[in-house]
Amino acid sequence: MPEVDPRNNSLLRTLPATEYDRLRPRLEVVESTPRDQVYAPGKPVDQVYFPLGAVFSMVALVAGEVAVEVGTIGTEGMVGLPVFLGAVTSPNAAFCQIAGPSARLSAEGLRAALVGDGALHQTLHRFTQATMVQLSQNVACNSVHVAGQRAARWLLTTQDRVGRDEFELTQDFLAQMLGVRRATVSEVAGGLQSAGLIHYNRGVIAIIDRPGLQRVACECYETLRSEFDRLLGGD
Amino acid sequence: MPEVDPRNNSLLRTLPATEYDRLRPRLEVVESTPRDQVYAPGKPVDQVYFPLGAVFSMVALVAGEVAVEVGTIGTEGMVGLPVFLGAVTSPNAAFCQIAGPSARLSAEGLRAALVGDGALHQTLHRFTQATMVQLSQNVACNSVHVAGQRAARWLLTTQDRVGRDEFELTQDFLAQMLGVRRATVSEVAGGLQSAGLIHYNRGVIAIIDRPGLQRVACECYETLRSEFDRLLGGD
DNA sequence: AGGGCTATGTCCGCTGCCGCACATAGCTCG
DNA sequence: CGAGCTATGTGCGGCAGCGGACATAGCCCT
Repeated sequence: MPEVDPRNNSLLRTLPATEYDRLRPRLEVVESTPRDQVYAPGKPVDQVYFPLGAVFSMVALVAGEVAVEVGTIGTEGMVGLPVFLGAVTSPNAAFCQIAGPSARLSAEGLRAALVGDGALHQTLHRFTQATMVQLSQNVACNSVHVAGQRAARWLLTTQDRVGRDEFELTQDFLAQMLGVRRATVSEVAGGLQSAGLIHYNRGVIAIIDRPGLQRVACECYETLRSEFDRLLGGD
Repeated sequence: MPEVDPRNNSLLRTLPATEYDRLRPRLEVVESTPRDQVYAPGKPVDQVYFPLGAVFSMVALVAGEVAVEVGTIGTEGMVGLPVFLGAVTSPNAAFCQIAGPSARLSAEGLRAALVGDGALHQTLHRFTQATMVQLSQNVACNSVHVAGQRAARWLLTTQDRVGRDEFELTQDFLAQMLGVRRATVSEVAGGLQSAGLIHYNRGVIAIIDRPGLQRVACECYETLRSEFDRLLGGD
Protein backbone atom coordinates (compact mmCIF):
# COMPACT_ATOMS: atom_id res chain seq x y z
CA MET A 1 0.00 0.00 0.00
CA PRO A 2 1.33 3.44 -0.87
CA GLU A 3 2.00 5.30 2.35
CA VAL A 4 -0.57 8.06 2.75
CA ASP A 5 -0.10 10.88 5.20
CA PRO A 6 -2.86 10.86 7.86
CA ARG A 7 -2.57 14.62 7.74
CA ASN A 8 -4.60 14.46 4.55
CA ASN A 9 -7.55 14.35 6.90
CA SER A 10 -8.64 17.83 7.98
CA LEU A 11 -9.49 16.87 11.52
CA LEU A 12 -6.09 15.35 12.08
CA ARG A 13 -4.42 18.22 10.26
CA THR A 14 -5.77 20.79 12.69
CA LEU A 15 -4.27 19.04 15.71
CA PRO A 16 -1.23 20.65 17.31
CA ALA A 17 1.95 18.61 16.84
CA THR A 18 2.17 17.33 20.40
CA GLU A 19 -1.32 15.94 20.38
CA TYR A 20 -0.95 14.49 16.90
CA ASP A 21 2.30 12.78 17.79
CA ARG A 22 0.61 11.04 20.69
CA LEU A 23 -2.08 9.76 18.36
CA ARG A 24 0.11 8.87 15.43
CA PRO A 25 1.43 5.47 16.59
CA ARG A 26 -2.12 4.23 17.07
CA LEU A 27 -3.25 5.21 13.58
CA GLU A 28 -3.25 2.57 10.90
CA VAL A 29 -3.69 3.43 7.25
CA VAL A 30 -6.17 1.06 5.61
CA GLU A 31 -7.84 0.82 2.23
CA SER A 32 -11.62 0.44 1.96
CA THR A 33 -13.68 -0.72 -0.97
CA PRO A 34 -17.33 0.08 -1.64
CA ARG A 35 -19.78 -1.54 0.80
CA ASP A 36 -17.14 -2.26 3.46
CA GLN A 37 -18.92 -1.66 6.76
CA VAL A 38 -17.39 0.51 9.46
CA TYR A 39 -20.18 -0.20 11.91
CA ALA A 40 -23.49 -2.01 11.84
CA PRO A 41 -26.75 -1.12 13.59
CA GLY A 42 -26.84 -2.30 17.19
CA LYS A 43 -23.30 -3.67 17.11
CA PRO A 44 -20.52 -1.97 19.08
CA VAL A 45 -18.61 0.65 17.13
CA ASP A 46 -15.08 -0.51 17.79
CA GLN A 47 -13.14 1.53 15.29
CA VAL A 48 -13.25 5.03 13.91
CA TYR A 49 -12.02 6.09 10.48
CA PHE A 50 -10.45 9.35 9.39
CA PRO A 51 -10.89 9.22 5.60
CA LEU A 52 -7.84 10.15 3.54
CA GLY A 53 -9.51 9.76 0.16
CA ALA A 54 -12.27 7.27 0.79
CA VAL A 55 -15.86 8.44 1.17
CA PHE A 56 -18.28 6.87 3.63
CA SER A 57 -22.01 6.91 3.95
CA MET A 58 -24.18 6.86 7.07
CA VAL A 59 -27.55 5.23 6.63
CA ALA A 60 -30.62 4.89 8.82
CA LEU A 61 -32.75 1.78 8.71
CA VAL A 62 -36.48 1.69 8.30
CA ALA A 63 -38.34 -1.40 9.43
CA GLY A 64 -34.90 -2.92 10.03
CA GLU A 65 -34.50 -3.26 6.30
CA VAL A 66 -34.56 -0.36 3.89
CA ALA A 67 -31.45 1.77 4.23
CA VAL A 68 -31.69 5.49 3.55
CA GLU A 69 -28.56 7.58 3.33
CA VAL A 70 -28.57 10.32 5.93
CA GLY A 71 -25.12 11.80 5.39
CA THR A 72 -21.69 11.30 3.90
CA ILE A 73 -18.20 11.71 5.33
CA GLY A 74 -14.95 12.35 3.49
CA THR A 75 -11.55 13.78 4.27
CA GLU A 76 -13.16 16.62 6.20
CA GLY A 77 -14.42 14.31 8.94
CA MET A 78 -14.46 11.14 10.96
CA VAL A 79 -16.62 8.05 10.79
CA GLY A 80 -17.63 6.91 14.26
CA LEU A 81 -19.00 9.94 16.10
CA PRO A 82 -21.05 7.70 18.43
CA VAL A 83 -17.77 6.68 20.08
CA PHE A 84 -16.87 10.30 20.72
CA LEU A 85 -20.35 10.89 22.11
CA GLY A 86 -20.06 8.06 24.59
CA ALA A 87 -22.38 5.61 22.87
CA VAL A 88 -21.33 2.02 22.46
CA THR A 89 -23.69 1.24 19.61
CA SER A 90 -25.71 3.18 17.07
CA PRO A 91 -28.95 2.27 15.32
CA ASN A 92 -27.39 3.46 12.07
CA ALA A 93 -24.81 1.89 9.82
CA ALA A 94 -21.77 3.34 8.08
CA PHE A 95 -20.03 1.89 5.04
CA CYS A 96 -17.66 2.77 2.27
CA GLN A 97 -19.09 4.48 -0.75
CA ILE A 98 -16.03 5.39 -2.79
CA ALA A 99 -12.85 3.35 -2.42
CA GLY A 100 -9.78 4.91 -0.89
CA PRO A 101 -7.50 5.06 2.16
CA SER A 102 -8.37 6.05 5.72
CA ALA A 103 -6.52 6.34 9.02
CA ARG A 104 -8.10 3.87 11.38
CA LEU A 105 -8.09 4.12 15.15
CA SER A 106 -9.57 1.79 17.73
CA ALA A 107 -12.46 3.05 19.83
CA GLU A 108 -10.34 2.74 22.99
CA GLY A 109 -7.56 4.59 21.20
CA LEU A 110 -9.92 7.46 20.54
CA ARG A 111 -11.27 7.46 24.07
CA ALA A 112 -7.75 7.45 25.46
CA ALA A 113 -6.79 10.39 23.25
CA LEU A 114 -9.73 12.37 24.57
CA VAL A 115 -8.84 12.47 28.26
CA GLY A 116 -8.45 16.03 29.36
CA ASP A 117 -9.84 18.77 27.21
CA GLY A 118 -7.44 18.94 24.31
CA ALA A 119 -7.68 20.16 20.76
CA LEU A 120 -9.02 16.84 19.48
CA HIS A 121 -11.98 17.15 21.78
CA GLN A 122 -12.78 20.61 20.51
CA THR A 123 -12.24 19.66 16.91
CA LEU A 124 -14.63 16.77 17.22
CA HIS A 125 -17.18 19.01 18.86
CA ARG A 126 -17.13 21.27 15.88
CA PHE A 127 -17.33 18.31 13.53
CA THR A 128 -20.34 17.04 15.47
CA GLN A 129 -22.04 20.36 14.97
CA ALA A 130 -21.21 20.24 11.26
CA THR A 131 -22.66 16.75 11.04
CA MET A 132 -25.85 17.83 12.74
CA VAL A 133 -26.19 20.65 10.27
CA GLN A 134 -25.66 18.18 7.44
CA LEU A 135 -28.33 15.87 8.80
CA SER A 136 -30.74 18.76 9.23
CA GLN A 137 -30.21 19.98 5.73
CA ASN A 138 -30.77 16.49 4.41
CA VAL A 139 -34.11 16.22 6.20
CA ALA A 140 -35.21 19.41 4.49
CA CYS A 141 -33.66 18.57 1.13
CA ASN A 142 -35.33 15.18 0.95
CA SER A 143 -38.75 16.60 1.50
CA VAL A 144 -38.46 19.66 -0.71
CA HIS A 145 -36.25 18.88 -3.70
CA VAL A 146 -36.82 16.54 -6.60
CA ALA A 147 -34.62 13.64 -7.62
CA GLY A 148 -32.73 15.49 -10.35
CA GLN A 149 -31.63 18.31 -8.07
CA ARG A 150 -30.60 15.93 -5.34
CA ALA A 151 -28.66 13.74 -7.74
CA ALA A 152 -26.71 16.74 -8.97
CA ARG A 153 -26.05 17.84 -5.41
CA TRP A 154 -24.88 14.37 -4.44
CA LEU A 155 -22.43 14.25 -7.33
CA LEU A 156 -20.98 17.64 -6.46
CA THR A 157 -20.56 16.74 -2.82
CA THR A 158 -18.94 13.44 -3.67
CA GLN A 159 -16.56 15.09 -6.07
CA ASP A 160 -15.52 17.49 -3.31
CA ARG A 161 -14.91 14.59 -0.99
CA VAL A 162 -12.88 12.40 -3.34
CA GLY A 163 -11.01 15.29 -4.92
CA ARG A 164 -11.12 13.74 -8.38
CA ASP A 165 -13.48 14.42 -11.26
CA GLU A 166 -13.94 10.76 -12.04
CA PHE A 167 -14.95 7.98 -9.67
CA GLU A 168 -16.72 4.65 -9.53
CA LEU A 169 -20.47 4.81 -9.14
CA THR A 170 -23.30 2.72 -10.52
CA GLN A 171 -26.81 4.05 -11.04
CA ASP A 172 -28.03 1.33 -8.75
CA PHE A 173 -25.82 2.59 -5.93
CA LEU A 174 -26.79 6.20 -6.49
CA ALA A 175 -30.46 5.22 -6.47
CA GLN A 176 -30.06 3.70 -3.02
CA MET A 177 -28.25 6.78 -1.78
CA LEU A 178 -30.99 9.08 -3.01
CA GLY A 179 -33.78 6.78 -1.90
CA VAL A 180 -35.32 6.55 -5.36
CA ARG A 181 -35.74 3.81 -7.96
CA ARG A 182 -32.90 2.85 -10.20
CA ALA A 183 -35.13 3.66 -13.15
CA THR A 184 -35.51 7.22 -11.90
CA VAL A 185 -31.74 7.62 -11.69
CA SER A 186 -31.47 6.26 -15.20
CA GLU A 187 -33.72 9.06 -16.40
CA VAL A 188 -32.13 11.94 -14.53
CA ALA A 189 -28.59 10.73 -15.21
CA GLY A 190 -29.44 10.44 -18.88
CA GLY A 191 -30.64 14.02 -18.76
CA LEU A 192 -27.48 15.27 -17.09
CA GLN A 193 -25.37 13.41 -19.63
CA SER A 194 -27.13 14.69 -22.70
CA ALA A 195 -26.86 18.19 -21.23
CA GLY A 196 -23.10 17.62 -21.23
CA LEU A 197 -22.70 17.95 -17.48
CA ILE A 198 -21.48 14.46 -16.74
CA HIS A 199 -20.34 11.37 -18.54
CA TYR A 200 -20.76 7.85 -17.31
CA ASN A 201 -20.21 4.33 -18.46
CA ARG A 202 -20.70 1.05 -16.68
CA GLY A 203 -20.04 2.13 -13.14
CA VAL A 204 -17.64 4.98 -13.76
CA ILE A 205 -18.80 8.56 -13.73
CA ALA A 206 -16.98 11.74 -14.70
CA ILE A 207 -17.97 15.28 -13.82
CA ILE A 208 -17.61 17.34 -16.98
CA ASP A 209 -19.22 20.67 -16.21
CA ARG A 210 -19.17 21.58 -12.53
CA PRO A 211 -20.74 25.03 -12.82
CA GLY A 212 -23.47 23.52 -14.96
CA LEU A 213 -24.15 20.88 -12.34
CA GLN A 214 -24.33 23.56 -9.68
CA ARG A 215 -27.03 25.30 -11.64
CA VAL A 216 -29.08 22.10 -11.68
CA ALA A 217 -28.44 21.15 -8.04
CA CYS A 218 -30.47 22.57 -5.17
CA GLU A 219 -29.04 25.32 -2.97
CA CYS A 220 -28.47 22.73 -0.26
CA TYR A 221 -25.11 22.10 -1.89
CA GLU A 222 -23.93 25.66 -1.43
CA THR A 223 -25.57 26.04 1.96
CA LEU A 224 -23.75 23.05 3.38
CA ARG A 225 -20.45 23.72 1.71
CA SER A 226 -20.23 27.19 3.15
CA GLU A 227 -21.36 26.05 6.59
CA PHE A 228 -18.70 23.31 6.62
CA ASP A 229 -16.11 25.86 5.60
CA ARG A 230 -17.17 28.17 8.37
CA LEU A 231 -17.12 25.45 11.02
CA LEU A 232 -14.14 23.39 9.97
CA GLY A 233 -12.15 25.59 7.66
CA GLY A 234 -11.41 28.49 9.92
CA ASP A 235 -8.12 27.35 11.35
CA MET B 1 -45.78 32.15 37.36
CA PRO B 2 -46.26 28.91 39.26
CA GLU B 3 -42.86 27.76 40.44
CA VAL B 4 -41.84 24.72 38.42
CA ASP B 5 -39.02 22.47 39.51
CA PRO B 6 -36.18 22.48 36.96
CA ARG B 7 -35.72 18.86 37.88
CA ASN B 8 -38.71 18.13 35.69
CA ASN B 9 -36.16 18.17 32.90
CA SER B 10 -34.46 14.79 32.48
CA LEU B 11 -31.06 16.20 31.67
CA LEU B 12 -31.05 18.33 34.80
CA ARG B 13 -32.52 15.51 36.83
CA THR B 14 -29.61 13.19 36.10
CA LEU B 15 -27.03 15.67 37.43
CA PRO B 16 -25.45 14.87 40.79
CA ALA B 17 -26.52 17.29 43.52
CA THR B 18 -23.22 19.18 43.71
CA GLU B 19 -23.20 19.97 40.05
CA TYR B 20 -26.87 20.84 39.95
CA ASP B 21 -26.55 23.16 42.92
CA ARG B 22 -23.82 25.08 41.10
CA LEU B 23 -26.10 25.48 38.10
CA ARG B 24 -29.31 26.20 39.94
CA PRO B 25 -28.83 29.91 40.72
CA ARG B 26 -28.27 30.62 37.04
CA LEU B 27 -31.44 28.89 35.90
CA GLU B 28 -34.49 31.01 35.29
CA VAL B 29 -37.91 29.47 34.80
CA VAL B 30 -39.68 31.09 31.86
CA GLU B 31 -42.90 30.46 29.97
CA SER B 32 -42.91 30.17 26.17
CA THR B 33 -45.80 30.47 23.77
CA PRO B 34 -46.01 28.99 20.28
CA ARG B 35 -43.66 30.59 17.74
CA ASP B 36 -41.39 32.17 20.36
CA GLN B 37 -37.90 31.87 18.91
CA VAL B 38 -35.03 30.46 20.94
CA TYR B 39 -32.50 31.11 18.22
CA ALA B 40 -32.57 32.32 14.66
CA PRO B 41 -30.42 31.25 11.69
CA GLY B 42 -27.07 32.99 11.62
CA LYS B 43 -27.68 34.90 14.83
CA PRO B 44 -25.70 34.04 17.99
CA VAL B 45 -27.36 31.46 20.21
CA ASP B 46 -27.19 33.26 23.52
CA GLN B 47 -29.50 31.17 25.64
CA VAL B 48 -30.28 27.52 26.06
CA TYR B 49 -33.60 26.09 27.26
CA PHE B 50 -34.26 22.99 29.31
CA PRO B 51 -37.99 22.38 28.64
CA LEU B 52 -40.12 21.62 31.68
CA GLY B 53 -43.36 21.15 29.77
CA ALA B 54 -42.92 23.25 26.67
CA VAL B 55 -42.05 21.58 23.36
CA PHE B 56 -39.67 23.13 20.85
CA SER B 57 -39.01 22.53 17.20
CA MET B 58 -35.77 22.77 15.25
CA VAL B 59 -36.18 23.73 11.62
CA ALA B 60 -33.82 23.94 8.67
CA LEU B 61 -34.25 26.60 6.04
CA VAL B 62 -34.35 26.01 2.33
CA ALA B 63 -33.59 28.92 0.05
CA GLY B 64 -33.53 31.06 3.18
CA GLU B 65 -37.29 30.81 3.33
CA VAL B 66 -39.17 27.55 3.60
CA ALA B 67 -38.76 26.04 7.04
CA VAL B 68 -38.81 22.27 7.42
CA GLU B 69 -38.95 20.72 10.86
CA VAL B 70 -35.97 18.49 11.47
CA GLY B 71 -36.55 17.54 15.09
CA THR B 72 -38.41 18.32 18.29
CA ILE B 73 -37.23 18.74 21.87
CA GLY B 74 -39.21 18.32 25.06
CA THR B 75 -38.51 17.62 28.72
CA GLU B 76 -36.01 14.94 27.73
CA GLY B 77 -33.58 17.43 26.23
CA MET B 78 -32.11 20.86 25.76
CA VAL B 79 -32.58 23.50 23.09
CA GLY B 80 -29.27 25.03 22.10
CA LEU B 81 -26.85 22.19 21.38
CA PRO B 82 -24.75 24.43 19.11
CA VAL B 83 -23.57 26.25 22.25
CA PHE B 84 -22.43 23.00 23.81
CA LEU B 85 -20.67 22.09 20.57
CA GLY B 86 -18.72 25.30 20.51
CA ALA B 87 -20.60 27.02 17.70
CA VAL B 88 -21.69 30.60 18.09
CA THR B 89 -24.40 30.48 15.47
CA SER B 90 -26.41 27.84 13.67
CA PRO B 91 -27.99 27.89 10.22
CA ASN B 92 -31.13 26.43 11.79
CA ALA B 93 -33.82 27.98 13.91
CA ALA B 94 -35.55 26.76 17.06
CA PHE B 95 -38.91 27.93 18.33
CA CYS B 96 -41.70 26.98 20.66
CA GLN B 97 -44.27 24.57 19.38
CA ILE B 98 -46.40 23.84 22.43
CA ALA B 99 -46.65 26.39 25.22
CA GLY B 100 -45.15 25.64 28.61
CA PRO B 101 -42.33 26.39 31.05
CA SER B 102 -38.58 25.91 30.56
CA ALA B 103 -35.47 26.48 32.61
CA ARG B 104 -33.41 29.04 30.77
CA LEU B 105 -29.65 29.44 31.04
CA SER B 106 -27.37 31.91 29.33
CA ALA B 107 -24.84 30.58 26.83
CA GLU B 108 -21.99 31.76 29.04
CA GLY B 109 -23.67 30.11 31.99
CA LEU B 110 -23.65 26.83 30.13
CA ARG B 111 -20.07 27.22 29.00
CA ALA B 112 -19.00 28.03 32.55
CA ALA B 113 -20.79 24.96 33.88
CA LEU B 114 -18.93 22.78 31.40
CA VAL B 115 -15.36 23.46 32.51
CA GLY B 116 -13.75 20.25 33.56
CA ASP B 117 -15.28 16.99 32.56
CA GLY B 118 -18.32 16.71 34.78
CA ALA B 119 -21.61 14.90 34.56
CA LEU B 120 -23.27 17.68 32.59
CA HIS B 121 -20.70 17.29 29.88
CA GLN B 122 -21.32 13.59 29.62
CA THR B 123 -25.08 13.98 29.77
CA LEU B 124 -25.03 16.46 26.94
CA HIS B 125 -22.83 14.15 24.91
CA ARG B 126 -25.41 11.44 25.19
CA PHE B 127 -28.16 13.88 24.34
CA THR B 128 -26.21 14.97 21.29
CA GLN B 129 -26.03 11.36 20.15
CA ALA B 130 -29.76 10.99 20.74
CA THR B 131 -30.42 14.11 18.69
CA MET B 132 -28.29 12.84 15.83
CA VAL B 133 -30.25 9.61 15.86
CA GLN B 134 -33.46 11.60 15.78
CA LEU B 135 -32.28 13.65 12.83
CA SER B 136 -31.18 10.51 10.97
CA GLN B 137 -34.48 8.81 11.53
CA ASN B 138 -36.27 11.88 10.28
CA VAL B 139 -34.28 11.91 7.06
CA ALA B 140 -35.35 8.34 6.43
CA CYS B 141 -38.92 8.83 7.61
CA ASN B 142 -39.50 11.82 5.36
CA SER B 143 -38.43 9.98 2.27
CA VAL B 144 -40.15 6.67 2.97
CA HIS B 145 -43.41 7.27 4.82
CA VAL B 146 -46.59 8.93 3.68
CA ALA B 147 -48.22 11.96 5.28
CA GLY B 148 -50.78 10.01 7.29
CA GLN B 149 -48.19 7.83 9.00
CA ARG B 150 -45.98 10.77 9.77
CA ALA B 151 -48.84 12.82 11.16
CA ALA B 152 -49.76 10.00 13.53
CA ARG B 153 -46.15 9.65 14.58
CA TRP B 154 -45.85 13.38 15.18
CA LEU B 155 -48.92 13.42 17.39
CA LEU B 156 -47.66 10.50 19.46
CA THR B 157 -44.25 12.06 19.94
CA THR B 158 -45.75 15.39 20.90
CA GLN B 159 -48.06 13.77 23.39
CA ASP B 160 -45.08 12.07 25.00
CA ARG B 161 -43.30 15.39 25.24
CA VAL B 162 -46.14 17.45 26.69
CA GLY B 163 -47.41 14.67 28.93
CA ARG B 164 -51.05 15.59 28.33
CA ASP B 165 -53.56 14.06 25.96
CA GLU B 166 -54.87 17.41 24.82
CA PHE B 167 -52.87 20.34 23.50
CA GLU B 168 -53.10 23.32 21.16
CA LEU B 169 -52.34 22.61 17.54
CA THR B 170 -53.77 23.94 14.31
CA GLN B 171 -53.76 22.00 11.07
CA ASP B 172 -51.79 24.81 9.53
CA PHE B 173 -49.04 24.42 12.10
CA LEU B 174 -48.94 20.66 11.75
CA ALA B 175 -48.75 21.02 7.97
CA GLN B 176 -45.62 23.16 8.32
CA MET B 177 -44.10 20.66 10.72
CA LEU B 178 -44.70 17.77 8.35
CA GLY B 179 -43.71 19.73 5.28
CA VAL B 180 -47.01 19.13 3.51
CA ARG B 181 -49.93 21.33 2.44
CA ARG B 182 -52.54 22.32 4.93
CA ALA B 183 -55.12 20.67 2.68
CA THR B 184 -53.29 17.36 3.01
CA VAL B 185 -53.39 17.62 6.79
CA SER B 186 -57.07 18.39 6.60
CA GLU B 187 -57.62 15.09 4.80
CA VAL B 188 -55.48 12.86 6.99
CA ALA B 189 -56.65 14.50 10.22
CA GLY B 190 -60.23 14.03 9.10
CA GLY B 191 -59.45 10.37 8.56
CA LEU B 192 -57.90 9.95 12.01
CA GLN B 193 -60.87 11.69 13.59
CA SER B 194 -63.53 9.62 11.90
CA ALA B 195 -61.57 6.52 12.86
CA GLY B 196 -62.00 7.69 16.45
CA LEU B 197 -58.29 8.07 17.13
CA ILE B 198 -58.21 11.80 17.77
CA HIS B 199 -60.57 14.69 18.23
CA TYR B 200 -59.88 18.26 17.28
CA ASN B 201 -61.59 21.57 17.12
CA ARG B 202 -60.32 24.97 16.16
CA GLY B 203 -56.75 24.61 17.24
CA VAL B 204 -57.12 22.13 20.06
CA ILE B 205 -56.42 18.47 19.54
CA ALA B 206 -57.04 15.52 21.84
CA ILE B 207 -55.53 12.07 21.53
CA ILE B 208 -58.36 9.58 22.05
CA ASP B 209 -56.93 6.22 21.12
CA ARG B 210 -53.17 5.94 21.55
CA PRO B 211 -52.79 2.29 20.61
CA GLY B 212 -54.88 2.95 17.52
CA LEU B 213 -52.64 5.84 16.55
CA GLN B 214 -49.58 3.65 17.02
CA ARG B 215 -50.99 1.18 14.54
CA VAL B 216 -51.36 3.94 11.97
CA ALA B 217 -47.99 5.60 12.65
CA CYS B 218 -44.76 4.37 11.08
CA GLU B 219 -42.29 2.31 13.10
CA CYS B 220 -40.08 5.39 13.37
CA TYR B 221 -42.07 6.27 16.47
CA GLU B 222 -41.16 3.09 18.29
CA THR B 223 -37.63 3.03 16.93
CA LEU B 224 -36.86 6.48 18.27
CA ARG B 225 -38.68 6.07 21.54
CA SER B 226 -36.72 2.99 22.44
CA GLU B 227 -33.43 4.50 21.33
CA PHE B 228 -34.05 7.60 23.46
CA ASP B 229 -34.87 5.36 26.40
CA ARG B 230 -31.69 3.43 25.91
CA LEU B 231 -29.51 6.54 25.64
CA LEU B 232 -31.14 8.84 28.14
CA GLY B 233 -33.24 6.63 30.36
CA GLY B 234 -30.60 4.31 31.71
CA ASP B 235 -29.68 6.17 34.85
C1' DA C 1 -76.48 42.04 15.03
C1' DG C 2 -73.02 42.32 11.91
C1' DG C 3 -68.15 42.42 10.15
C1' DG C 4 -63.96 40.35 9.92
C1' DC C 5 -60.67 36.94 11.09
C1' DT C 6 -59.13 32.23 11.80
C1' DA C 7 -59.61 27.28 11.32
C1' DT C 8 -61.24 23.82 8.54
C1' DG C 9 -63.28 21.21 4.38
C1' DT C 10 -63.09 20.20 -0.50
C1' DC C 11 -62.31 20.16 -5.51
C1' DC C 12 -59.57 20.06 -10.00
C1' DG C 13 -55.86 19.17 -12.99
C1' DC C 14 -51.09 18.11 -12.83
C1' DT C 15 -46.57 15.94 -11.90
C1' DG C 16 -42.98 13.24 -9.88
C1' DC C 17 -42.14 9.08 -8.56
C1' DC C 18 -43.54 4.32 -7.68
C1' DG C 19 -43.92 -0.86 -8.77
C1' DC C 20 -43.28 -3.90 -12.21
C1' DA C 21 -41.62 -5.67 -16.17
C1' DC C 22 -38.89 -6.32 -20.09
C1' DA C 23 -35.08 -5.15 -23.48
C1' DT C 24 -30.32 -4.43 -24.66
C1' DA C 25 -25.38 -3.75 -24.48
C1' DG C 26 -20.80 -4.31 -22.70
C1' DC C 27 -17.68 -7.08 -19.87
C1' DT C 28 -15.69 -11.42 -18.16
C1' DC C 29 -14.64 -15.96 -17.96
C1' DG C 30 -14.52 -20.67 -19.26
C1' DC D 1 -16.72 -17.55 -29.08
C1' DG D 2 -20.72 -18.23 -26.63
C1' DA D 3 -22.83 -18.06 -21.80
C1' DG D 4 -23.89 -15.37 -18.23
C1' DC D 5 -23.70 -11.46 -15.50
C1' DT D 6 -23.93 -6.59 -14.66
C1' DA D 7 -25.13 -1.91 -15.93
C1' DT D 8 -28.27 0.69 -18.29
C1' DG D 9 -32.62 2.14 -21.04
C1' DT D 10 -37.58 2.32 -21.36
C1' DG D 11 -42.62 1.77 -21.12
C1' DC D 12 -47.17 1.52 -18.60
C1' DG D 13 -50.61 2.16 -15.13
C1' DG D 14 -51.21 4.06 -10.62
C1' DC D 15 -51.07 7.14 -6.61
C1' DA D 16 -49.71 10.63 -3.28
C1' DG D 17 -49.24 15.09 -2.86
C1' DC D 18 -48.95 19.72 -5.13
C1' DG D 19 -50.66 24.49 -6.46
C1' DG D 20 -54.38 27.14 -6.50
C1' DA D 21 -58.79 28.30 -5.54
C1' DC D 22 -63.10 28.58 -3.25
C1' DA D 23 -66.64 27.54 0.53
C1' DT D 24 -68.15 27.33 5.22
C1' DA D 25 -68.21 27.70 10.16
C1' DG D 26 -66.94 29.19 14.66
C1' DC D 27 -65.01 33.00 17.32
C1' DC D 28 -64.12 37.77 18.76
C1' DC D 29 -64.88 42.54 18.74
C1' DT D 30 -67.64 46.46 18.20
